[in-house]
Amino acid sequence: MTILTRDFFARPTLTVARELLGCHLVREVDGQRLVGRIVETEAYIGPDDTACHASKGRTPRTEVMFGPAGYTYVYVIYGMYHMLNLTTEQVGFPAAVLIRAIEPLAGIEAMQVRRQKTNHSLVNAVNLTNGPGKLCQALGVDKGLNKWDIVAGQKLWLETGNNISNADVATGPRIGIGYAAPQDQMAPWRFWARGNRFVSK
DNA sequence: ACGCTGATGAAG
DNA sequence: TTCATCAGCGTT
Repeated sequence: MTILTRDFFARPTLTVARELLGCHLVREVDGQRLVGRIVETEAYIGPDDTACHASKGRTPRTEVMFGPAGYTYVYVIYGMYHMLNLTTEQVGFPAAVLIRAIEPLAGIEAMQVRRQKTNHSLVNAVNLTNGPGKLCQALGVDKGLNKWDIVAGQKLWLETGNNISNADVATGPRIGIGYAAPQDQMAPWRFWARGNRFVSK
């Protein structure tokens, strides 16, 4: 396995979102290694994409998206859940890929413990990481990991996995962006592994 | 179908 | 300083 470099992320966001499918998301925490295969992503692309937080301008929250590619953008939604995004493109062009679902590969019991802390009951493997908030719970990703350099190979990084062929990649509109302009709601900027049971509901 | 929950940023 | 808004989840 090879760690993905900054060059990988410093490309058009749709390309990065597509090619992240099949890659391994690796989290090292409390001496354990948690690994999941990315099966669902969404692209948020620049100042003209009204679904992208950065379209409102540069704020303390969105600042990291304006910087170099290969950093995390982690924020809280609905007061309780964290979202993990990876910055893309060039400095000054704000964009990122949201990781929406992963297929757990290693450290599943540790993921279950972390999910159980908030969920209060045992979570089966399918429901462990099949959503952007769920996977952050399972991997212990919170705002402490915001603006984290993901190409340094510490705490959180990405590795090449088994590529997913074009025939097995599906695309469609992004989830939960009803506030965005109609054309942005319609844009097919969500990518997922067709038929994979770990894709979000 | 609904309630939970608090960070965020814009308005005042 | 209030206020509306929200890239979701879990239970009903």
